[in-house]
Amino acid sequence: MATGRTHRPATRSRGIPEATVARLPLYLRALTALSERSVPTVSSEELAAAAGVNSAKLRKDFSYLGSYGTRGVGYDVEYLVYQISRELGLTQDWPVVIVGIGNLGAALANYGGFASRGFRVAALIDADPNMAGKPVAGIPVQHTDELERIIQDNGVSIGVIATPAGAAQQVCDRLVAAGVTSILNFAPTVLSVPDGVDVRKVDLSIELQILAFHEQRKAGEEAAGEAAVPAAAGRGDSADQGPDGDVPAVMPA
Amino acid sequence: MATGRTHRPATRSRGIPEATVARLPLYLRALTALSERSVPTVSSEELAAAAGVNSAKLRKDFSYLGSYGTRGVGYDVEYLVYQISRELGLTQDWPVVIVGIGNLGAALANYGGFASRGFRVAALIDADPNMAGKPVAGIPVQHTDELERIIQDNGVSIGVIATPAGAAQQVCDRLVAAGVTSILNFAPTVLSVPDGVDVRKVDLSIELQILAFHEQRKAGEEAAGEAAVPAAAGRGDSADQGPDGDVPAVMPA
DNA sequence: ATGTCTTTGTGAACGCGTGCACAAAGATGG
DNA sequence: CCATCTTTGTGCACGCGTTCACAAAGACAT
Repeated sequence: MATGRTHRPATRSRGIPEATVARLPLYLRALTALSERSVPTVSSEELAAAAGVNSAKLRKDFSYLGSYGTRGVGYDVEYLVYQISRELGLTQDWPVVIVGIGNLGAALANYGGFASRGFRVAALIDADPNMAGKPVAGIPVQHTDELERIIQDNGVSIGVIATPAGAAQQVCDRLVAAGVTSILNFAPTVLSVPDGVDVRKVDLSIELQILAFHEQRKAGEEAAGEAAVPAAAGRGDSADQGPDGDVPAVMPA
Repeated sequence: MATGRTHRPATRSRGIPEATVARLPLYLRALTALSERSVPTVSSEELAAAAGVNSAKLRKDFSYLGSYGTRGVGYDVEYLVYQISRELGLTQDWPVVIVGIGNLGAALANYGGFASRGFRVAALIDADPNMAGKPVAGIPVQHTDELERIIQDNGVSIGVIATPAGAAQQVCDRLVAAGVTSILNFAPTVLSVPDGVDVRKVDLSIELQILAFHEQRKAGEEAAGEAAVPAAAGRGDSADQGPDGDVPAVMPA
């Protein structure tokens, strides 16, 4: 029985909608690209196009952060990059540990997108003793026994789980016990965590299954179309990326 | 779903909400686990717990598929596995190509979750001539030049892009031109595709940034709490974990 | 058969997110 | 300074998704 803690503080001051938060990194990426091209200002229309969203949505998103635009002109690129970075907490350094250095874990360790934005891979951890000491992406893998010490020594609050499904919950428990409060889970399992811990999951298999569903629907529609409806071309409902689109492939668990 | 084709008697499946579709793979996984343990039936409450969702939501989700439960008893596991598999299109074989066999591409090729559910890696494609012929996950890598032929020969309709950001749009265009209508994009770019093509994206960097946001919020709240708020009873409002619902607002400017 | 007990299926209310449309704000030119 | 033009910021309406709460449906015991 779920305790009805419908206790909403409702301190309406600075509540940024979750959907908006999920889009901020998108805007930030587009803005960074503009910044590198030394573009001084950008309109909501242009930036929205670059980020693949609706301009009204973008303006509303920014309105939650404050009024950083100039009417008749647009937004100052550099200033906006700074504001969004700050809002997302990217002006500080986030040490991250990756647990489970298999194919995926190694790929994550090598992934450039981590270091590029305030995230620093503080340690790689694996349960296989044979992996210990081996360098992956220039960082020596450490054994699971060291997990708690590593977390505490480095003040790690974000953990990435890339272990097999069977080990994920156990690893998760240890991470949480050691002080981690945010987890990015690549293992195909539902993790259960105490209140106050944030979990996001990325599941490749699920993404493919969702695609398969739409693919099947398209095929069925097409077949039905050939029998009854003329030319399905440009059907408005074919679930492309834009419309409902920004379902970010990841669900809070 | 922009077009309001509210007029379609349709036995079913015409209007399965996107949010429901995204949860079906989750249910399927939980059901498969039960099936392996030879559990004959399961209640909405139990299954919901296993899948990490609310039981009312689960029942409503299933109601879109039809009435497959028995009141007073629950759902027949095997039957439900079949129905969901069919709905998701997993009873057929989906050939998939992976383009970009770097660290991530190789990890995807080795990922077991693909083959396990009706997905078959039909080919691995990379632009590097040195990779050509090299086996990855037991499959020889082929050169990008072969892309169109491979797609057509194998009747591939689902493509996975794991290239660097710079190459993604070009690869995407070629995939689409060759007949691919569903794309899973791991490159950190917004892909633009014609109507009728489905794109889902998985972006590791974005996920981390979202976690960082919440992490920062937690830290700020905690600090503010120590300074002003008189210790709430056991901490009523910290974070979430459950449905993406909780967004306790409170942000220091 | 009848009553009781369990669990489903769903009507209805609610809240969040989206998109429209427009007034306000500021730039720019005369 | 005034007029005009561009673009932001947002009030509002709408639709989707979630949750509650309960009647209907079936199992099971007597």
